[in-house]
Amino acid sequence: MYNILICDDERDIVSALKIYLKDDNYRLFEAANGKEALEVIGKNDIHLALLDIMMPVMDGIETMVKLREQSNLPVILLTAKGEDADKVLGLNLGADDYITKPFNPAEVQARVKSQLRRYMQLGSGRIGGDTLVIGGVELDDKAKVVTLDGESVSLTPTEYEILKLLMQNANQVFSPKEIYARVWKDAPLGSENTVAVHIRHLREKIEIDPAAPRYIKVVWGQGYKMERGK
Amino acid sequence: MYNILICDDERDIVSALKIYLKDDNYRLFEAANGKEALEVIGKNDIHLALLDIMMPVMDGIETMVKLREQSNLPVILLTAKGEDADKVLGLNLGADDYITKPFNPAEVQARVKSQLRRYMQLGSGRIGGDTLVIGGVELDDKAKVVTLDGESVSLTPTEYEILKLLMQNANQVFSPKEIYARVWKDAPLGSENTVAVHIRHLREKIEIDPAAPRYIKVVWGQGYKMERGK
DNA sequence: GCAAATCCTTAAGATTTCTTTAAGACCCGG
DNA sequence: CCGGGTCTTAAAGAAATCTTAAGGATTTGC
Repeated sequence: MYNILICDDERDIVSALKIYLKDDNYRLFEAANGKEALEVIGKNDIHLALLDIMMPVMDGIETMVKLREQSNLPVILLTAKGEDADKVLGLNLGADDYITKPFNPAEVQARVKSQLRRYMQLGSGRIGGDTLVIGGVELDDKAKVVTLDGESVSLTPTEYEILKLLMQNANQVFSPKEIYARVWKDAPLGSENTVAVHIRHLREKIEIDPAAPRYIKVVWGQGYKMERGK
Repeated sequence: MYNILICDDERDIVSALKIYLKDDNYRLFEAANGKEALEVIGKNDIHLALLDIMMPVMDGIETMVKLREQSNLPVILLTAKGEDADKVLGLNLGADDYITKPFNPAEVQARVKSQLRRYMQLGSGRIGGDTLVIGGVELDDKAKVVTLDGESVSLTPTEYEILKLLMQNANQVFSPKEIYARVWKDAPLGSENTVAVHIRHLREKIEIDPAAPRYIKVVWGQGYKMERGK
C-alpha cells in the first residue's frame, strides 16, 4: 500500500487525478498548496507526490526545493502546456518526472507506477554500483532484491547466491562443483545434484519457459552460465 | 533494449538527462564519478556512456581513457560552455561526441540515438584474453563458446577439447593417438577410430563442406592439424 | 521456546545428449 | 590395383542433466 499526495489548488484537477489513481494499492492524500503539502508529508509517510507548478501561497517548484532538503521521495510535477521553462527548472532542481496537462489517464497511472517502483524497490531508484543487470533480470545486491522485467521475484538465499555468482561472471561457465564450492564455501561432496535442483528452481522463477531458458544456459559436460548479449 | 550510463556528480543534471532519455528502449544507469562509472560498466553490459568532464574523484577524460583500454563503446562527453580545450582533448582521446550544457532535450536524444545506431551497426565484437581465433573460427574458453563467422556453434565437450587442442597449437600435426592421449588423458587403446568420428563431427559443424575442409586438415600417415593462414 | 512455514537436501527415475563401437566405403601412395 | 590409412554412417551404450517428490533442517513468527 503506497501513500500518494496530490497537490493542486484546482479542485477539479485533484478530483480527476483521484479517479485516475483509484487503486486498492494507493492511499490518496490531498493538499491545496505547497504549504499544506509539506505539512501532509511531514505527518504521513508519503511515498510519492504529484505537485502542480502553478499554485498560490507556495508554488510547486518552491515546495519541491524545500522537500528535497530532507527527502528524496519521487516528485512528479504537473505542468500546463507552454510552461517549459518551469519544467526544465523543476527537473534541474530535483523533480523525478513531469506530466503535462491535460492529463492522459493511462500516462498518469504509468508514470506514478514507474516512479513508485523505482523508489520502493531499488532504494530510491538508482541503478548504480551494486546492481547487476542482464536482459530483464536485475539484481540489487544492496537491497538483496531481484526483479524480472520490473516485477519483483522472491528468491531463497541459496538461489540468490547462485544467481549473483552467475551474474557477476556473465557468460562464464561454472561447473556444478564450482558453483557448490563458491556458494557453500565447502568442498562438493557427492551431491552436485543439489546444484541442479537449485538451478531448476531459479529457472522456474526467472525464466518464462524453464525448458527453454533465456538466461541460465547449460553447456553440456561443462556447467551452467548466465548468458548476456544475444 | 539498450543500457545507457549517465555519469555526473550533480544529481540535478542526472535527473534531467534521465527524463530526456526516458524511453522504453533505454535502461538508465547512474554514477556520480568516474570510479563508479567504471564499476557499473564492468558489471553490466553498457552500450553508451554520457560522461561529464568536470567531476570529483576521477574526471570524465581520465575515465574515458581507462575505459578505452578495454572497450570501444560510444562515449558522449558533457561539457560546460567554455570548456573547449577539454572538449578537443576528449575527442582526440577517443570520445565519440560531446554535448554542451545547458542541454537541449531534442539534441540529447538525437545524439544518443545516433551513436547507438553507429555502434550497433558496426558490431562491437571485442576479443578478450581467453579467446583463440583462426580464420572465421573463434573459441572463447571462458564462455566455452565457439563461433563460426559470427554464428554460434554448439560443440560437445569432447569436440570442444579437440578443437581447443588444435587451435592452441595451430599448424602443428597431431596423430589420432596423440589427440586421444591429450584429450582423454588416457592411453589410446585400440580405438583411434573414436578420434576420427569426433573429427568428422567437428568438420560437420565448422566446415562449409566437410569433404573439402578449410580448417581441419589431414596429413596422410601423420594426423590432423588446424591450419592458420591461407 | 514452540509451532509453523520455509528452505535445503537427497534420491531415483526419466530424459536428453554424448561417446563409442563396428562395419563397410573410400582414398592415397607405391 | 593392392594394402593400409582415413572417412562415413548408424546404432548401441554411457554419461550428464532434468524432474519430481518427500524427508529433514533451518528459520520465522508468536
